[in-house]
Amino acid sequence: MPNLDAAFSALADPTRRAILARLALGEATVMELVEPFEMTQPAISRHLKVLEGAGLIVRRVEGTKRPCRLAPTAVAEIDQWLGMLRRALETNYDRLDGVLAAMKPET
Amino acid sequence: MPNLDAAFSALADPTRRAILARLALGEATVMELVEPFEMTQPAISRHLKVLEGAGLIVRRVEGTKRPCRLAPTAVAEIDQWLGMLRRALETNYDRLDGVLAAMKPET
DNA sequence: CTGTTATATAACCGACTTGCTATATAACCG
DNA sequence: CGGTTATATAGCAAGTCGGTTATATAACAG
Repeated sequence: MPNLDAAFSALADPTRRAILARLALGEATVMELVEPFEMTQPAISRHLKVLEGAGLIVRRVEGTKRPCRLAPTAVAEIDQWLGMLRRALETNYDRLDGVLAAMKPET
Repeated sequence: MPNLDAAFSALADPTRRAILARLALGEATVMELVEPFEMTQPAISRHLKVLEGAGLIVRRVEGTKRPCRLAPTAVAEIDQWLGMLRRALETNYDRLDGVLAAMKPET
């Protein structure tokens, strides 16, 4: 049971999604991530902490810098959970006609 | 540009994910959804409002009842966005050896 | 019409979020 | 050593969230 709360709630913020989109292009340091956003460095640092806590990014130490890159674990967890919804939607769609037909006469 | 904020933040709550999991088994009324959770009916009603606003469920009117079922739209939007991360993770994984090799000699 | 059932809404409260500024830490440059 | 650069942390204010209780609405049962 992984931390879906943390993962989904990390993704709920547009700034954090933008950071991830930026990291999808490749590793970046904190200051590189601060630059494109109109936001202070502490704010970005905290967003990164949230993303790291959710398992969406990892950081290494490189002198003074802390380059970040995407981590695969959280995305896999989310995919797995969403799979449940996807399957349900597919089968419900298949059954939809039958379900509706069975319902109307009963009301 | 759909409402990814609403969708992800709706999924960030464990009660709401549990509701969706229940709806994956099939349509349910509000009271049917209240029952398994140790929570008052107004609380569930608000969760449903959030899920509906995020496009994760739809409701019909059936007399006094408002049966809910899963909606496909938000899941599709999320999938699409996550696809970007998935692709990035795949390609980054492919490049990982090269990236690391190129990095070490430079530090 | 009356009472009950299903659901929604309002008002409130404590906890958390997200931005800010100011400051700490720690590595690097000369 | 001292100054600059990269990042983290602390403390604060405004806003949001997620629960509660109390109440409204609206259909249904008799």
